[in-house]
Amino acid sequence: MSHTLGIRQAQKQKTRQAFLDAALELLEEQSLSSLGLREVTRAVGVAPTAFYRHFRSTADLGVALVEEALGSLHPMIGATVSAAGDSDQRIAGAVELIAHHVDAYPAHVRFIARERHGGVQPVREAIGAQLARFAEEVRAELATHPEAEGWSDDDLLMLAGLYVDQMLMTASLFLATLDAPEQERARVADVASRRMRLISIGRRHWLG
Amino acid sequence: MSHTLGIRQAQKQKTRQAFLDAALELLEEQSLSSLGLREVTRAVGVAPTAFYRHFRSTADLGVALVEEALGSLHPMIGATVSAAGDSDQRIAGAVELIAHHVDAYPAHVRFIARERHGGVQPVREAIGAQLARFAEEVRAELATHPEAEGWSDDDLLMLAGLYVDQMLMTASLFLATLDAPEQERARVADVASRRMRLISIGRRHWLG
DNA sequence: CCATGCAGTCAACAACTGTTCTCCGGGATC
DNA sequence: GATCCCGGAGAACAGTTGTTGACTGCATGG
Repeated sequence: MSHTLGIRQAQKQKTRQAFLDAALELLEEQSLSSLGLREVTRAVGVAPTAFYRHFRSTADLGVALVEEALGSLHPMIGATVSAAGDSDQRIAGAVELIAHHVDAYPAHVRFIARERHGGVQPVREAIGAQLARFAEEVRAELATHPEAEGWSDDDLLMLAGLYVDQMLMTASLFLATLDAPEQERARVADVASRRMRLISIGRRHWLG
Repeated sequence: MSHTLGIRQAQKQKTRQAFLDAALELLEEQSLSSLGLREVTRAVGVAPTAFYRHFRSTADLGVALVEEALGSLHPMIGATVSAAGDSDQRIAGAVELIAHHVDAYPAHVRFIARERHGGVQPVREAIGAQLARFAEEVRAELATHPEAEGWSDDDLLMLAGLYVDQMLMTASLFLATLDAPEQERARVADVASRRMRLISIGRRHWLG
């Protein structure tokens, strides 16, 4: 159904993507509220005024980045929750999935972790809304599992939120070990696994 | 023992504190990496060059703010962990303590939540180091409780870190409800309490 | 094939930034 | 009481910032 884009629109999306990529790279060592419009256009190799053809402001750019970054995070969360095997195997698989995602999209993870509590209100709200949607999806997924019998929807949502937050926390810790010895990464993976295990145990004994 | 400060040093500390206060207020709607030197001096009502008499750079100011903000958080964490009563009472008390602290020092909480993953490396590292110290203290406190029997030091530290992160998470959520209806705050307190309860249950069944 | 639309350019604007150097006044020290 | 020390003021520097308006070339739709 997707109509083949004309040369024109294709080029526009291309430079728009260039803006997003350049911004994510610049945001490696600063936060969105200090990201300058000219700074981005310079990195893209385009006139400052071209920015306005794609975004109203840097905050607008930020909201677009939220979709980009959380778009890549979304399938990861789904895969993490619906992993197979017994409890410990599932946890190990989930932690490995997170580590792999951080390797593949470090800038995405960094952006979300940084701007979730960052200084730009619209971006904060966009991230919060999307994460709430993720938690809702996780809740729905958990509800299909047999262990969820007897759980209220509210408690399931609480658990889902705990999982989502824990994933982000873990991802952020992995991020800090990107250029650190392998031993450090193993340590992070170990602690994250034990945290997840404790939550799993709490989940198992929640009722009664 | 403390020698009475001379007029000179007293005045210096006074304006230094004015810098910290002004910075915290400005950081309400932006992040440290976008905080300008002149911006701060303007808020204090002092010449731009006076800044250098107290700090080398804005990153240096940030590190000083870490001590200020975490200094106020420290006793709160201690009180939270060593609260009295049965499990549910302790949890309710802890959540209330957190809510009260957010009311009393919103700017401190905001600063820590924002800059913990923020764009200024030295500040990030300072926060991480202090939080690690907090977790260590919590571990030591937990070790004195009878429920900790049979726990390895490593597992206790894992639990302590989980508590610390959960406190910050909860505090950050309370922060977002500062100018929201009371109902919203109650909702946050409820979810936070249930999270803590799940963790407590996991803790109780961790062994065996 | 021609007219319209639109991504991107260019020049210019006032306002702002961090940093240096020089200077001043008054508390501190002997 | 003379001297030194030092927190702060002032002026000036070269760069940077966001935003404007009028322009150009080219893909598009009639």
